[in-house]
Amino acid sequence: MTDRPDLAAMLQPLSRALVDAERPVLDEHGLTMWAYIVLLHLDDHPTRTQAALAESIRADKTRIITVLDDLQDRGLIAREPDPADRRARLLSLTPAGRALRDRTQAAIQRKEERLLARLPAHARQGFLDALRVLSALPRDEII
Amino acid sequence: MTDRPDLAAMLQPLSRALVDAERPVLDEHGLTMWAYIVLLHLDDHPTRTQAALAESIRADKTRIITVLDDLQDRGLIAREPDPADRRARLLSLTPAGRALRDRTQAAIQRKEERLLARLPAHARQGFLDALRVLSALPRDEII
DNA sequence: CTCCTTGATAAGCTTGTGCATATCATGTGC
DNA sequence: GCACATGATATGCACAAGCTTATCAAGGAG
Repeated sequence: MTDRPDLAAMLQPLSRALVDAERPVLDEHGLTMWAYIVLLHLDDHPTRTQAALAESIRADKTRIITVLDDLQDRGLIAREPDPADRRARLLSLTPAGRALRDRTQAAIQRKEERLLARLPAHARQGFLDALRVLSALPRDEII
Repeated sequence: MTDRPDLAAMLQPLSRALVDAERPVLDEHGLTMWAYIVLLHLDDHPTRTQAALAESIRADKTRIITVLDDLQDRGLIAREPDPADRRARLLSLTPAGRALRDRTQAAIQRKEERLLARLPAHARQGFLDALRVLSALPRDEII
């Protein structure tokens, strides 16, 4: 084994610092972290039930409800009963939601690019490739 | 800007999953996450005051006290008044503390290696290089 | 139709943690 | 010597998050 610090010991402080750095951006756009995560996720993955959404973003299914209430009140998401199963609520981004998501993500990624710029090219590329691979792993395959 | 998910959106779940995966290992070794972080940090960075330790591991300086109490009771760290300033407590690992740290870290890194093995070589190297660079940045330079 | 399950929601409990305050011992500047 | 700052410690507040239970609506199996 090569001599290196623990992965988690490097990843955890880094992601904490990153989240801290992004909080002001989210504030400017009127989003909480959970709200932003919901917008991001709904854009990529159509989600049929709120419980499934909660599970896939690792949120508590009861706590996510007020977040969804708020997003819906502000016209950023739509939450309609599934005609096929009226217990479930079909979740989707509204155009306003998608626009806000895009603006917010652009601002966040602009900041992130400044961080990536500090990396040598090979590390930058490898870092992004590694993150993509590892992020795509199902949760129970992380070690 | 290349099209990619947010860094934080990839890093955060990954580091959360990693921490989850490591918790059983820590349990086996009788350490909490905070206790392990303290052991790791004391090994690398001699620390003169508890407040400085708390700051550098981003722990609350009042909350860290019970962690230190416990580590001291178990003979894993020494906490002696600084002869030059008897308000301060010089913190250091005992041999037992270092041994436990080493055993625990070896177990953790064995698991982490299995995760890294899933990455193509260039990504693995770039990932580790990037993490080293980014971890070395002072906190206020993270974006 | 009846029983059981599932989805959304509300409410409460508990834990972790960030933050503020207070106290006591010790140092330092004047 | 005295006022003030600093370090360790205890305590209490507030809030976020995970977990549990209960309720209601709706669906499915027998």
